[in-house]
Amino acid sequence: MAGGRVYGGRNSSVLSALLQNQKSSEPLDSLFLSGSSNSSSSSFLGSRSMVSFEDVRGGSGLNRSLFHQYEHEDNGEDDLDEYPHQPGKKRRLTADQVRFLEKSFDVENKLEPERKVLLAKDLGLQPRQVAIWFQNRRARWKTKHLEKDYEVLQANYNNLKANCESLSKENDKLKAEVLVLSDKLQLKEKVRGNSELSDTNQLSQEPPHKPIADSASEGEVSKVSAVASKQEDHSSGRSDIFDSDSPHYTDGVHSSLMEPGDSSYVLEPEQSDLSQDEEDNFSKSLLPPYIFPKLEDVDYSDTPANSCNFGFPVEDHAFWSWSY
DNA sequence: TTGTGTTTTATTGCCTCC
DNA sequence: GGAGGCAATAAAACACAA
Repeated sequence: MAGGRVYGGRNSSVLSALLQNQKSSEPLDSLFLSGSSNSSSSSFLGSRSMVSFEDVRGGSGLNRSLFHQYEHEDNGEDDLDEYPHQPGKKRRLTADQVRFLEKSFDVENKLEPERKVLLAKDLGLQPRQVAIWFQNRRARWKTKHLEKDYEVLQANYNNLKANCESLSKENDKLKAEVLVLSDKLQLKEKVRGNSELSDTNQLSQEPPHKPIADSASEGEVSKVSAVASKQEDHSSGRSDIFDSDSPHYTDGVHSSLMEPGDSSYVLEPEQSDLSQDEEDNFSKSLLPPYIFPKLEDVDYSDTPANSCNFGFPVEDHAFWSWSY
């Protein structure tokens, strides 16, 4: 062993006793019998989880020496010296040895020293080989486990993404509805403004509040829609075209009474105590773009297709790293 | 047969625990 | 300080297509 480690130095007296009690005709039974080991470890799961080498061999009647790469007799000599390591030569374990080790691993993936020695003795391997096999097996198990975890996470992610996309579509639909409704509202305001203007020309002392039409005709809606689409040609959501048509256009100075953060901002304009000009300004600033930003106003440059990537680059799904 | 990719066995160095 | 675990890695063994 080039590593300079000393293996098997612990519990040597216990191991000797175990080795002396371990007859070759009793393959590994003592490994799995509850209470058969003086180890207090709870990892020995009792007879129900026992695995015997005979079981693994399937009662095929194969000669036991078949499983001993380094055939040796239980003659009391130093076991470690009986497994000469041949540097530069690696030997694969036989299928039966691997099968048995697998079963043992299923029972308990950690290897107590006693178990290691007994396994090694019964399989005709060096304890060190058994330890290495368990170590590598644990590494493989961990890798597999990580892959499974990753698959689960990816499935969850895809699920969430799909949900988010459908919600995003629904959101777009609702935004379009809001746009149509706001068009209607603006049309109402315009109709009311025109009637007020003519009334003012006729009766200058007329009170400002007038009843407005309950609904706009289809033609009016389409007309307003055309205006609205005109509005969208402007980078600003506030249309000077629309305002300049209004008789109460106030040189582009908009009311600052209502702030976007004000929750009452879009509520109940008809019950407002504002003056007519204030009301007009209110109407002009109704549903400003920062409440319902247009899709083209939203910067998705780093969020392809939609905003459902949860802040992560799409190609960066493998960023998750897990430690166990 | 040979080149190449994958799997398995083994080593090394570092870390933690007792 | 010794024993053992783990990550990283080397290298032999194996699988397989060309």
